[in-house]
Amino acid sequence: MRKGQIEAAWLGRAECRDCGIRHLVLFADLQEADFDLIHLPIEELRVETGGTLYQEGDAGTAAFTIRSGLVKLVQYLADGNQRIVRLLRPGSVAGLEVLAGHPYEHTAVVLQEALVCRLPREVVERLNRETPRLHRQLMNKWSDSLRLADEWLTDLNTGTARQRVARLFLHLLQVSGDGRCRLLGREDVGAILSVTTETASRTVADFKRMGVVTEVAGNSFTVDRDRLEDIAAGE
Amino acid sequence: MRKGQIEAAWLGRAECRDCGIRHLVLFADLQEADFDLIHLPIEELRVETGGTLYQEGDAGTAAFTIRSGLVKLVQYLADGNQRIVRLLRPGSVAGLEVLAGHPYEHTAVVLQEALVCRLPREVVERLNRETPRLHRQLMNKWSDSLRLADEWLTDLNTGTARQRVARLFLHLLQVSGDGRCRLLGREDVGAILSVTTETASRTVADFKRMGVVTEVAGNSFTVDRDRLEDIAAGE
DNA sequence: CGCACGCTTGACTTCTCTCAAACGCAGTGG
DNA sequence: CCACTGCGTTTGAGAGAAGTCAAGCGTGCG
Repeated sequence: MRKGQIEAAWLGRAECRDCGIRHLVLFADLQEADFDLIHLPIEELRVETGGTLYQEGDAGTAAFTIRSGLVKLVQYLADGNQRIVRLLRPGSVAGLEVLAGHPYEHTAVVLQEALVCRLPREVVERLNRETPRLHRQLMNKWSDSLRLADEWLTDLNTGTARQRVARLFLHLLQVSGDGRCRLLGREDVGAILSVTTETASRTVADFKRMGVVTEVAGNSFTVDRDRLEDIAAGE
Repeated sequence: MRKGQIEAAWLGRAECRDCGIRHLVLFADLQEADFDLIHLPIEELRVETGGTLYQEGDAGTAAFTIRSGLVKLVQYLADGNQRIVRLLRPGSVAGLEVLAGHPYEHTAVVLQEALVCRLPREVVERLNRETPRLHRQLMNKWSDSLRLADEWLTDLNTGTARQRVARLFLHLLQVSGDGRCRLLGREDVGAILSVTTETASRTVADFKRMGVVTEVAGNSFTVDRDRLEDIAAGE
């Protein structure tokens, strides 16, 4: 019952004009008058860990801006396994493909409780049609996604399992700059790195024993960045 | 001397109005009047196998439409190895990132002699600013690239080397529908699938011995699609 | 003719997967 | 309060896959 259910709490209608993180979201460049073009409500939602924003294959009616938390985009393989294709952090947009008229290409699952804004497709389309100021930002979001996808491939899918796990830690570190980072369930780690859950677990356990990472709380780590970088590069 | 050199022949100024494959390129929806907005020449080039369109890190001045042939986008890893991130076929656009104001994120190398159109950044930017008919197509190209990137990850980077090679054959088959396909150098195959050159070679050689694929000419194959699909799914 | 380069093959090592079991923690119910 | 249970993590042992290093082929080109 917990899996696949949408566990979203409606927080109210978003006031984009006053958005605290507007500088890094899709609407960054909009000007006062542009907001009058928004004729459908943009809702703000809180989604718990384990909740989903949308399912692969659904006809898309909205994209989502991630305001906080962490969201995984997964695709399911023929053999039933999942593959995590990208992690979305605050500022990213999930479901861009609906703006190109396609159904959702992934299932978006929340890994760390998230605040998101639901952007109805029509709103974005209208803005895109009527104000050029959205173009650049929209292009930036596409470009960001693509760069992330390529990075994912070159960083997290090459080298030994050891190197990949080390690089994943370094990636997660970027999120919360302060030398601490929250890791994911071992199954997710495996689905990101194309290794089995066991290999993921063994490797993380090894890092803990070596003192390269230290678990300060459940799945929360402080890391030895230098040593991780050595391992990431191949010792 | 052969590597890294741009081996391009200038074929003349492209006449986009009369383009034979316009229905599948960026300018698909443009109307008569829109072409007057093109104030810089769009050149058509022929690039030989081994030639490059651009190098990773270069400040981008143009994107390229692939009219024929096959182009690989590669990124070089810290250890000097290359990683092939995408293959571009006719209709794809290389170097979209320059339209978002970024330097090239890959090196674009021609694998099979290609005809390309060079689209100066300013031309695309002006069109994008002044005619909404480009928006949709531009978004489609971004969307295509991203879908391709995700597919790459899930199809060609999961499962055993055997499965990956089989899936690569099936991918290449889509290109030239008629049951025949041209394979790539073994090193490239390896760089696509994240396996070593030797493993790529062994596996292809195996397929040949099993009769799953038949080499009809240098690196040109006819394939047994059904059996390949079985292998791709894991026997 | 011989050299270079890419493909193939072999033998050996190392890594990762597989299958299985044990562990630890949190929530449930007696 | 404590035993029970479910779930994710950890660990082990053995099989199998891929990497490594090295050598041999074959073809095209100078």
